[in-house]
Amino acid sequence: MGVTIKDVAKAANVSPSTVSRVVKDSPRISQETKKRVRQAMRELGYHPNAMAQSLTSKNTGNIGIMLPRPNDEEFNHPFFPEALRGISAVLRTHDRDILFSPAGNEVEERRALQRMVLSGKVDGVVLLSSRISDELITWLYSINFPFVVIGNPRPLGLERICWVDNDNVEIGRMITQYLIDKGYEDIGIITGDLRFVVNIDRLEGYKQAMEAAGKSTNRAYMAEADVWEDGGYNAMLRILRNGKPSAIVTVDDLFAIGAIRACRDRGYSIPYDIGIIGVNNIGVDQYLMPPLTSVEIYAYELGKTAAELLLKRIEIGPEYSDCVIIHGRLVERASC
Amino acid sequence: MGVTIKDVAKAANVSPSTVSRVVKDSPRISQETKKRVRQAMRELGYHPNAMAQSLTSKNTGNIGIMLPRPNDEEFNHPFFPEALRGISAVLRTHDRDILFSPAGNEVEERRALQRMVLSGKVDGVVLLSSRISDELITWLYSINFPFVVIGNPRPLGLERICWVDNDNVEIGRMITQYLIDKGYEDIGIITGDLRFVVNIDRLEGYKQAMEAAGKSTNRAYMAEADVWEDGGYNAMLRILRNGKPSAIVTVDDLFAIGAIRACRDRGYSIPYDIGIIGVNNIGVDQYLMPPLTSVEIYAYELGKTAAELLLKRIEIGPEYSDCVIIHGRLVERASC
DNA sequence: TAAAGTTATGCAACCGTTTGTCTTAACGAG
DNA sequence: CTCGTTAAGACAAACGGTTGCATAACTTTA
Repeated sequence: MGVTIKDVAKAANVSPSTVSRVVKDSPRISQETKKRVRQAMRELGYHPNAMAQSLTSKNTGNIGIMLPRPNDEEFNHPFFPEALRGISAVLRTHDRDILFSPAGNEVEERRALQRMVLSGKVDGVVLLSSRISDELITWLYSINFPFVVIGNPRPLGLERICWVDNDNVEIGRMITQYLIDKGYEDIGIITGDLRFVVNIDRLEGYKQAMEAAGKSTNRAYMAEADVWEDGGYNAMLRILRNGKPSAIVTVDDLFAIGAIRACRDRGYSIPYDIGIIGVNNIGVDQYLMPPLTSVEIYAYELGKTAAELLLKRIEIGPEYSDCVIIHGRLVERASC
Repeated sequence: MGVTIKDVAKAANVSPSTVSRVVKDSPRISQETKKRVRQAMRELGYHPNAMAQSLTSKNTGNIGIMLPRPNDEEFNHPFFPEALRGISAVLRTHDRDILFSPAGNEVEERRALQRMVLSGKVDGVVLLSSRISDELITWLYSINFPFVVIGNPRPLGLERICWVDNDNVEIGRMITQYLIDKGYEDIGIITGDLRFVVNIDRLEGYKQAMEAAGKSTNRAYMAEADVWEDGGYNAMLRILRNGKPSAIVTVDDLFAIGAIRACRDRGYSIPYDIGIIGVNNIGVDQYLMPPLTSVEIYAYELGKTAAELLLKRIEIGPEYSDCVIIHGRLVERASC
């Protein structure tokens, strides 16, 4: 398929190295020559071979993205595309592409990341959502490879990691407090998989708010949900078998949506019998009945910031690291 | 960062070519030697450099994905991740990665695709959703590059294109007919951007069904919506300014969700005053009030099939082409 | 027992760029 | 007029693999 740098060189009557330097607009080449070479490039339809470039220059222009969960689950959550959108927005202005290695489970995922990194297909990696004591993080850290985490890498004792996250403890506290302020008495919670820091944190915030209000948390009203709507539905059902809380904090709108349906199936009306609050402020929230009160977490910003940190880390080197916290904003609607 | 093929060769006391052949498990190498070389690879932690491999072997292991719209819009539609999931599922079993070039508008998009392809970063491309007379398609076709379209490349007179799509005319007909059978009289339609074949087709199906039922289509009850919920909301409002249809076909659930809210804001109740039907059967449909009647379009299958076609096209060559139609299935719920 | 195959491996050229170093011509200064 | 600079390019050695061909050691076969 190809017109190469040599063809251009021949056509412009210069050496390949000159063409290469023209491509990178090196000051060592005179304006005249540049003009001539560019002309030749245009006429021949020359496009540098990215692989050859990467081979010598040692960078690929690719950023890897990992979704540390069985991908299938994450894909279907609106958070993912929204964060990706933020990442894209930044990468776009830096002419970088996104590389994404499909994996079906944790071990494939680990292998995929290793292949990506060790075979030199990417210059850096963004990890979406961190597990507790995430081994991917420790590995990348140990080989000193540029990466950034969307999510909090706690409790890893690793300084100098780049990450960006919401203050999820604060968010948990905020929504619980909101319910308390509204006068709800028995407040339960539906969390997600507690191996993920985000869920741990939001649960922690819930506990803190409850404690601060002098309320005891009731294990009967706490449930860990499986993925998304159905998970929320089932979790709510389990709670309702134990009694009737007056309100439920859910760590995710998708859980909330399922929970609302469970309540309704059991004959409870929202928000009158049971109040429900979610987190993430996904697109459909305002179209639900009742519209779901939630927390805007700025997934787009999260992605955007992550990309920015990563680019900086790549450019500056291992001595650079930074983390940023993005605060959530309560979006009041009618579900509690 | 690296241990190279030469290091392994030295350690195993063979030539680099032998190591290369061991990596590809060539039958020309004896079992003993293979064992020895593999041992050395393991001890040194060898990983072949993907860029160098691509440079000589002429293939990258990457499949490019293009979202032919301003990305931001497409990203936020549940169709995208679902199709991507199908694509991933196939690619995963073939050790291929997904490359994805962020673009903000049509010209960036075109440039991004060209760069991907001409610089040799991908072995093939999947185009999500086709425009009418899509120039990306004609270009890829003209340079004989492997690609597959999710969507119908009509009316391009190009034989030998690989594509996969729903039968969107049939879907349009089906949902309209369903409304007619339910006894609805004045049926309107909300379509999306009519530069996209999918919208053209669904509209066409609507018209066919109306005509077959001896109903005349009423332009006052037809509107072209901007993106998603808000688009559907505004389109519905426009229609309601012209009168009150008894039911509305929408070409997308997200439009339907917006339309429902618009009806409600104007004091109409669904499905009693106005019936609404959507297409895509997105996750939240069943959680809406009322649950939305829709059409399952099997986005996952669409993605999966597309990936399979593309892989075949890459393997077999330009003489291969195929297309597959995936039929939708009506999912009855309570919105009409 | 010599010619003809096999089998297992090495050699070296090549893939398309990049980049440090060398060359050459022109120029200004002393 | 000579010499040191500088500017603009050419040369060639990488980068890390792949692969067609040559080779050497062993079989077979007649």
